[in-house]
Amino acid sequence: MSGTDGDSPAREDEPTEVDLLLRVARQWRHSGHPGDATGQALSPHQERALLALSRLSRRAEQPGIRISVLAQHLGIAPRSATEVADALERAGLVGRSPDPSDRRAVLLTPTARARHTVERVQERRRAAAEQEVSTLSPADRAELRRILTLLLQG
Amino acid sequence: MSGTDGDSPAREDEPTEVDLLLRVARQWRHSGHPGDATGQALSPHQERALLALSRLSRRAEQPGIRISVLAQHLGIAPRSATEVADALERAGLVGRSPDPSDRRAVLLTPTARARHTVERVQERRRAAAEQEVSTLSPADRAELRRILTLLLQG
DNA sequence: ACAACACTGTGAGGTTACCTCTTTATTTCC
DNA sequence: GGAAATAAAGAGGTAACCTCACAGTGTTGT
Repeated sequence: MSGTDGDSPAREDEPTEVDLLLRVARQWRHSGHPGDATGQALSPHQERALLALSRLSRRAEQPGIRISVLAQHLGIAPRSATEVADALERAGLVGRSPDPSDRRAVLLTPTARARHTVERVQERRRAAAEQEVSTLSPADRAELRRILTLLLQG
Repeated sequence: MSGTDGDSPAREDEPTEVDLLLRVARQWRHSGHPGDATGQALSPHQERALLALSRLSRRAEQPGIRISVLAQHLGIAPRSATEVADALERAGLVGRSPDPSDRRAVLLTPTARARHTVERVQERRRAAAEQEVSTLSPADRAELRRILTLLLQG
């Protein structure tokens, strides 16, 4: 009854790559987020933002990161970056300070406490990610990483 | 301003596969959804549901699909499937009928009009998907598809 | 036969992660 | 010194989920 042959390019019933990827994304969305009982529970989104922030501020020699830059690096609208910055500030993980060179702008800087959180989060996420892709062979993992990177650039 | 890569020391700062995939997912989320001026604009989510529904009802010899089955196939909670079924019913694309063999259950059946919409949507999505992955070589596409499928099963 | 329990869909209400449009403060350009 | 651009935030909205509670059914044990 099946007779499904994956060779033909004109298949009509197969989900597209976009579909597949979106499904995996939903499956992974809450990955590495068991709800830390001892501390504050950052949402995945906030964690991602915090990681990006600390990565950026480590790389740049500037003391802080602008909201707009954060937005750009997260691939979201500036207004949405304001929101996640709010949350992180509320959690005491980033500080806002006016940019001395442009007083319209706000510079976000991870607090000392953030550095600790970052490491913990990073480890947890890395472990979770490890588990998600654990079914893949190392070669497949590398392939996946390579292709995804390619897609992000295109 | 930021050096893309290669200049940093060999520290394991790279984003995980999960991060990469989630970013691509966000990038693709609104793919193939230009807002049809002539007809009703189904959300990507609704489109996916409709496609799943029509695929399921074509495959099964049963006359309709249960809400719970739809939910399972979309990877969402039953309650959420109710919602998307509401939307599709409101759009006149599916009908609800009581399951004769179990009067608690509801069977969803694509309407005649749906079949047309499905084809149109399928084509549009496929074209959009095609464009998203157009930077990939055919081999890479196949790889991506294979790996994603693997991940969905694991 | 019928109570006890399990299951199906849905009402109610909440959350997350976004968005646009507008406003305010500032910089920049002429 | 204004006009236009820009950065962040206020206001308000949406999509796509979720849980919890509940009514109507089915299933089972005694």
